[in-house]
Amino acid sequence: MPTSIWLREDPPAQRSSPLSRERIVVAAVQLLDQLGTGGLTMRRLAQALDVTATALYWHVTTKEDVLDLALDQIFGDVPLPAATTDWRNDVRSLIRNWRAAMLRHPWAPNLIGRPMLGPHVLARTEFLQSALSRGGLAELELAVTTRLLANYVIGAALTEATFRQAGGEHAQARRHITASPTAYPVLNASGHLDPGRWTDDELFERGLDAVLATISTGPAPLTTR
Amino acid sequence: MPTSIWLREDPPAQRSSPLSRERIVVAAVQLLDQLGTGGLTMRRLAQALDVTATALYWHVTTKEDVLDLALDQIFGDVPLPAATTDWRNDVRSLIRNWRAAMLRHPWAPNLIGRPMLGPHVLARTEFLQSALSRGGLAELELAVTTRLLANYVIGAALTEATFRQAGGEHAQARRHITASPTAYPVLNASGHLDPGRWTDDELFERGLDAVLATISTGPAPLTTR
DNA sequence: ACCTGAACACCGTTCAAGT
DNA sequence: ACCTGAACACCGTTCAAGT
Repeated sequence: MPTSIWLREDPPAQRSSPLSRERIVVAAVQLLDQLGTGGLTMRRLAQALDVTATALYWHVTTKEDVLDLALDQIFGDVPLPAATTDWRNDVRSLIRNWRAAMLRHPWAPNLIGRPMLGPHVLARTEFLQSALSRGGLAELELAVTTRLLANYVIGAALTEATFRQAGGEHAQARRHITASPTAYPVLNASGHLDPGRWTDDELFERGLDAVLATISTGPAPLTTR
Repeated sequence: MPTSIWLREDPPAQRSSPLSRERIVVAAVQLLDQLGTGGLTMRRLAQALDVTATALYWHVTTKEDVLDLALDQIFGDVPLPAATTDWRNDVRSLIRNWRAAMLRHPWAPNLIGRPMLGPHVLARTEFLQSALSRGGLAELELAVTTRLLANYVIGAALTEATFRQAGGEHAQARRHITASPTAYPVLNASGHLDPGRWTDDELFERGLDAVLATISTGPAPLTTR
């Protein structure tokens, strides 16, 4: 009995489109969203693209390369706000949606051990410095404020994403605190790590307010120490 | 010829001391310092302790466990500053040596995808909130300022450690900027990423000044938005 | 109680070979 | 130019077995 009849020649596998750097990055982000940092594997990435793992290395030099690209990518997905005449508000919008972009991909802050120097990130920095210089900042003041704001968002996104991923560890630490009132008097009084007390959004916005209030308009220098 | 004579029974291998959680953590930090995040392997860690890789699992449940312990450990190595009557200066000292602790172990910021809730970190937070409350902060204000400062150090340490590790990528991004004066007019004018312009220490200290200046002493609320 | 040895199911990456 | 297959040198972790 010739079995060849039953061997349906499946339509030539329809390798949907040719492999490309861009398709790889998109698939990588998708995989990271689903499985987290530990879930991204060259083999799994290849599988998602219907290709051998080794094929990826034609388009990409290394796995680190993929991670760099994925990290920059998520900032490309969130458009820059439109610049207005209110520079202070421009700064606020940018910083807000910067944080939002990272929290939408909770693996992103974890990856920020890698230099954030991709074009999308640079475009954001350009926007930020442009708004700040419209606010009258220049030279050292400009550099300091840029770093302050950038470090604040990065730190905030990292902290918040971490807390969201960590399951019971949060609550466990809280119990550790309440169990040792002598070691942590102030933390107990202030309700540190008490989840119901304040929201992340609230704390972030108020902190941003404080930083923005810092910025002296006009020629006055930063407070000297 | 009896060879047994020549088989010097080497002194019983002197497994220097019994294996323990603590010894594991110390060895882990050492390995991380030498080889970076990617260099820490359960097998290598075991080898450094003169033990089989599988032996580690008696004292530790998982590799993640080791990483958590190592991260908290480095904050135990840097003592808390002595509290003085100048609360503002106490805050400054704490934040400064917090950053220093992380920069001394450049792999640390990379690991801060893990929740920083170890006892050493909590002790630092207690110190911080204590100083701030002596400065008159409470409730929301206290929570906001705590987060603001913590996120700032974390972001700063992460950014700086990253830049130090990244070899040519820094310079490469700088060239990308200078090559596109139309896309990055402000970044070019401000000399962004120009290494010689300002030092990390300088930028960090001035940013800290700005944040500290934010803190209203007395009953006055934070600037409302 | 503490450690070893062998084994399992993975990794990232290289390289010759195919088309 | 682009992709496959086989192979190399690793991983983290489990589990029975030794002492």
